Amino acid sequence: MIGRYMKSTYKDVKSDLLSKITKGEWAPGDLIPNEVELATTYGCARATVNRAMRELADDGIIERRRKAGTRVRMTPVRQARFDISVVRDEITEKGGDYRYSLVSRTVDVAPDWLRARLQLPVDAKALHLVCMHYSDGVPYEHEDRWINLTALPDAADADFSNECPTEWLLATIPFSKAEINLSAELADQKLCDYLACSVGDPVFSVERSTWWEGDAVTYVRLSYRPGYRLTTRY
Amino acid sequence: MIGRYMKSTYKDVKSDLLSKITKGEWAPGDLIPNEVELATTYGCARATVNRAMRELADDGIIERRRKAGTRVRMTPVRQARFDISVVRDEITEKGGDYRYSLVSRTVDVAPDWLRARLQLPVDAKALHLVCMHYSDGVPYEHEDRWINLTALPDAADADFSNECPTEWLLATIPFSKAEINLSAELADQKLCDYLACSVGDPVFSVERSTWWEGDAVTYVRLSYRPGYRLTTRY
DNA sequence: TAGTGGTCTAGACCACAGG
DNA sequence: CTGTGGTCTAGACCACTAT
Repeated sequence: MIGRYMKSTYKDVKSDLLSKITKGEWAPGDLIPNEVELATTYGCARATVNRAMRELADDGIIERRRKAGTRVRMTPVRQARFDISVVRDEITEKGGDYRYSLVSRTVDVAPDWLRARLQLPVDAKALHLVCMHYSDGVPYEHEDRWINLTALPDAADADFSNECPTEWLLATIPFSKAEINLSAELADQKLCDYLACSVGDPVFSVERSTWWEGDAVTYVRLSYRPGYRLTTRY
Repeated sequence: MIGRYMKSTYKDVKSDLLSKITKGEWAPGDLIPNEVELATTYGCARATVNRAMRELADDGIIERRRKAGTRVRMTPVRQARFDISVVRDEITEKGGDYRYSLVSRTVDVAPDWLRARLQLPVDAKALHLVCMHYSDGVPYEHEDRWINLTALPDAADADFSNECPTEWLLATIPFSKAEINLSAELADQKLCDYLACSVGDPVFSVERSTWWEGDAVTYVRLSYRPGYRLTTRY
């Protein structure tokens, strides 16, 4: 047991505080002793307690306010994290054999719904790509992507027949802002042909709009083979 | 511009490093100067640089290894965080009027699939609850929940006719481990009756298994009204 | 205004892993 | 063995905000 005057690391402090909370010693809404008190309790510097509590706050376990002190959150752990990985990695990590295929590539004036979605000017040109990703030869993910050629003219010259646009984009604009939407959709005939499923099958769908340096860069809709699940733990 | 010998906060350092990365000054795989160098560059203490870089590492932007130094990650492992909130909050935050209703409540021997899923002993008793959540009187979410009575005998005495089991559980075992699965499903006749939709509609489904102090506590399957979307940004 | 968390510092020692 | 990040300290000042 960790008691008074025992030197503690920030991890010790963090896990001890957490166990006091999980065990119900401090209930939701309760006020936790302040940093100076805890520092004496745990026999460490205030900065050490601060780091432990800051991380608990980041994790959504506690709420901190100057002067008011630190309280256990009323509604705990509100966030689940999902890794947004590249399809290739997702498949190979599961031990599958990854294959990519470009279905079509056209340059068009951005359709109205896309212009609205990405706030593009009238007549904005966009590169429209349709691709498939296979795991062990079995359809895994259908990718329907639009790239804003005004913001990313280089995309017009890129060869997407061997490289998947996601990976090209990551190499080109590695760190961007994005908005993600998860939903359940129905497979239409066209999608079924690609995913080798039946019309009316439920399809897990991910939509992602991406901005870079304030400009809308790309919109993608990923449709997964029936049975796909996104999993996480906390 | 932030230059040499200007006092910087960890946020200054973090955002300057990040912009060097997003602007391509440092490409994926590149080695970043070490903490001591950056501290002189930014005119701050090493601890300040350390915090900035630690946060960038937590965010999946850079990779740090002792002796080897810090590099920009090859594949930015972006993590999307989704708010797993209580339905009541989710609905009221959108300005809806929340209503809860208990559909059924039975105590049963845990069915085989549940025992397998939660690793329960044979003959484990479970409380089976079916509930509905409405927004402005319109079906919003269907909740099908099992609570392990061996781990949580108190649940047998709880009154779920007015309090939703999620909220009761949060108050009882606030901080627990969970496994979450997101998927797309088809609505069957029974679900349709509850959600007021049509058989064959795609339904966004969340399954969550929860553990507390090593024991499986509850399994829940949430089915959302057609059209539901889970959204996040990064 | 006073109490609390937020941050910075200058220095120290340690842990790990590359060469 | 040595360079790097990981962590801790004791003290300081600042920034909020409840009262």
